[in-house]
Amino acid sequence: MSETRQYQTAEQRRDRAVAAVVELSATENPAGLTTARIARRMRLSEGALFRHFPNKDALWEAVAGWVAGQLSQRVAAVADEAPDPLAGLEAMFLAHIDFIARHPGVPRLMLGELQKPAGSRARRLIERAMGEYRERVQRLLRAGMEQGRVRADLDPAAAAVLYLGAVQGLVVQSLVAGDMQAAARAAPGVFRVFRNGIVERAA
Amino acid sequence: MSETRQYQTAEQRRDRAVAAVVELSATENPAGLTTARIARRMRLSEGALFRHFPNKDALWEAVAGWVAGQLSQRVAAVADEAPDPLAGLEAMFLAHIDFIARHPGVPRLMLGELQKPAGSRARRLIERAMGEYRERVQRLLRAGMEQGRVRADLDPAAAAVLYLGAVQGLVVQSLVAGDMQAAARAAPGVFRVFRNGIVERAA
DNA sequence: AATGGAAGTGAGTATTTACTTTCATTCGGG
DNA sequence: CCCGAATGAAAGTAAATACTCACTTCCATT
Repeated sequence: MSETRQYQTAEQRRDRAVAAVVELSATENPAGLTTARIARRMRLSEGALFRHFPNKDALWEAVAGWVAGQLSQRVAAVADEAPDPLAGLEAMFLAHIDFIARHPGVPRLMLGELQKPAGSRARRLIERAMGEYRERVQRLLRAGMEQGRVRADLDPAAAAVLYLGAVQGLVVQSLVAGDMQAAARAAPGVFRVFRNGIVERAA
Repeated sequence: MSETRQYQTAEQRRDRAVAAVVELSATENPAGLTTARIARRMRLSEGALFRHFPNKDALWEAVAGWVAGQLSQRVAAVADEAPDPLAGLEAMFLAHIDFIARHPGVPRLMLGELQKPAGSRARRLIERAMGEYRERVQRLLRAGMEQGRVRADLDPAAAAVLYLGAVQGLVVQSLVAGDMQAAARAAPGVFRVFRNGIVERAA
């Protein structure tokens, strides 16, 4: 009879819990988030939260999975439709920064995960996502070299580290400034300097 | 009579406490360090630790001060004796990575501080150190532009972000790999790509 | 040798926090 | 419409942790 259910399904609740964590992380230290705080944000009791996640680690794992999934999905989408490797790198870069600017809690969450002991499932998800990301950057760099648009003497591994560093540099600087929008504004300029470091100088 | 005192002075204890935190942070999440754990590492009772620091925050402040001091000191030393701006940038870069490779807990501590609320004294120390660091990089970049060795169309602010990002990229990649020595090995190659992005191409 | 202050100990304590338990309410299929 | 399962609230628990306190040990100075 009722148009809208009063109870939400378990999956909806899990999604909302992840969203709550991401939102709270925008203004608070994720490491300090308590289950009570997260539940309150969802307008749910603490006990009900534990009905949808067996324990707190499982919640963190869900959060890490969401972050990793969103990032690779968005990044893959723009990279695939770019006309050439350099344009692909730039599109990925801007998409990444745009995603973070929209969800300022994400970098804090990722940096927080990397502090945890190496074996944790949440951490492994983040590690894998970063690895795939770096692979993708290196593939584009090599493709650019084959097309003669990227310097032939480039070390793709080193350049990929610098590329990820460009993202992280923007993020950390904005974290310090407390303004993630600043990252989005500064991103094109930073990418331009990076690009200068890898392009084949016009003959 | 006694060659060595049995009790240490307050200052010695404070220094050793900071060292203990830095050492422990190399293998454990700094956010999870307890006062009991830190005291045990120093072979001291928890009560005695609190005789030298009024509270835990004061200990973190001392740690942040040590990190900030070490970094600016080492970096300033090598930058000042470099023959030209580009050499100075490279020397700073390598000195920074070398310091971190020697104290693998340092990046975790710094990233952890940046998660804390904006007002904390420890965090302000880190913020100031990073600000001075970026200023120094920008000064060198501008000096290089005046000498014609750095591209005239460079945006020094964007390049400084990329420079810091290069450091952070190396650090985060090594944090993921769990091997800070890797950062030291990869550093020269990464700096080379950065350098390509800023040098004036030979006429 | 006596003394007083600095350094140290070890056993608390109040609070926080992840997780549990108990019971009430709501949902959907037969 | 009824019953079992799913969802929820509220109160509780055991463990962890920052910090305190009463008391002891060391040692430089007089």
